[in-house]
Amino acid sequence: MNDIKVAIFEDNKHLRESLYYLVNGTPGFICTGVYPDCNDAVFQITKDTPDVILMDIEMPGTNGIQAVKLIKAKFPNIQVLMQTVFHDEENIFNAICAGASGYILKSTTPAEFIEAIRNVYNGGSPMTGSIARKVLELFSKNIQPAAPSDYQLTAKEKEMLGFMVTGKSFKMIAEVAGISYETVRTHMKNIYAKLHVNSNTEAVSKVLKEKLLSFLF
Amino acid sequence: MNDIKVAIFEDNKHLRESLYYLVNGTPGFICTGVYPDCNDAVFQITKDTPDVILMDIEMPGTNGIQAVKLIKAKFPNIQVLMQTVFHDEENIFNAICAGASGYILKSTTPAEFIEAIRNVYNGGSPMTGSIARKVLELFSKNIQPAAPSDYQLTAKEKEMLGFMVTGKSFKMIAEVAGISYETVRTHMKNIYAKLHVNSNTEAVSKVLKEKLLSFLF
DNA sequence: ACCTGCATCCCCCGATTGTGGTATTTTCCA
DNA sequence: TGGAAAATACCACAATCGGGGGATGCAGGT
Repeated sequence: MNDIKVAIFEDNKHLRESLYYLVNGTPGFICTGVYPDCNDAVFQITKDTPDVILMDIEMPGTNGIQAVKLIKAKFPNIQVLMQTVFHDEENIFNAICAGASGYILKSTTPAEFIEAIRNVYNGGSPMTGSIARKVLELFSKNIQPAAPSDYQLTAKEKEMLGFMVTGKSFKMIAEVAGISYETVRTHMKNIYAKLHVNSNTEAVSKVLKEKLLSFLF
Repeated sequence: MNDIKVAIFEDNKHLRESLYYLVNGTPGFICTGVYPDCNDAVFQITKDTPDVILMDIEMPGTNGIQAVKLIKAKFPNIQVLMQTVFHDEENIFNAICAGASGYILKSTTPAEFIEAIRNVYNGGSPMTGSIARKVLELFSKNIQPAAPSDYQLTAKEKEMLGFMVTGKSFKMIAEVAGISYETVRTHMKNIYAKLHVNSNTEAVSKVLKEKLLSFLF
């Protein structure tokens, strides 16, 4: 079996060199190149012909995500492992769309790091549980767009929610609905129980994501 | 911090007992119940009130996937970790659609096992790289062009909004984002100004209606 | 007549949010 | 290298929300 060839794109000098020594110091792996930016990524990859690319998501010049797009367009068989900081959801999403295969945190231990490279080389998509959760949530929404979920909301409760998603406070709802503030609160309490939520934002979010109020669309 | 309460559904007697002793023998974990089938799962869960459920996918009687559907419908906050012997794609996808949060193999080591329970309890979705890859592939097929309108929100502000639409309080956001409560409040103030809103529900509503956060869709 | 679900209203109290400030450090770009 | 933008953090005070009660009236069905 040949060594797994790895190219590294990472702007932080210290981390870049650490990774270089880690990869080259591990039997079965060889680092074909380390680069502080990906302005010439395609050229360098043509030269290096790596199997796996380690790509920092945030870099000066061409950013990691743009680079992944270019790379995957030209070398669809190269596996790209993104390195990211915690909870950068938007970037993770964009990286997925760009064609990256794995996502690891910069805080990953050396052993896990090597294992992630091996995993992505073998066709897996290593990622942390927290990132996987985000992906699953997106996934299940796209798969079942029209959830037949019904929460047994009464007409009045739906009316309350309708006002809620316009950003009205309980007090404002009471005025426009012509009922007392306390009644609005009672309705909201019942709604929260039925929707299994415990805040106004969560309720609004659920209503919009699951399209619980047909009249809103 | 309280112990993580775990319920186990597993038809294999030997494995079931091994898991029981593993969970109960680990500090910070307590097994509230072990069951050889899930014919009365909802009743048992009502009684046990576990935080995490370990569910074998293949079982006599009600199978694991049907059980997950019932459980998640009634207890959406309980995290379900599926177990199986094989990388059975079909079952994995069905389980995910049913609402399971993580997916592990029975060949998992005890240490990884405990770690997976902890991970799923903390809101992650532990899974192997190969499973993650399948999910990503399906996901990348359903991508849509991102929305154009933008309010000059910074990355951090988008991150805050992302947490906001999940219903998190400022305090919770501060924890998961690793910044102080007051900083979260400062970000929110800036967000409100940029979006021209003046409440959390209005902000969430605007984000969802105008699809301001691409990673949410 | 009784029960159940729904809508209505009220109280209390602690937690959270909205709004107005100020201020330091980090990052990035001209 | 200086300045702008962003991220960080804190204070104070009023307003609102969340969760826990309890209570009344009204309609519909048994």
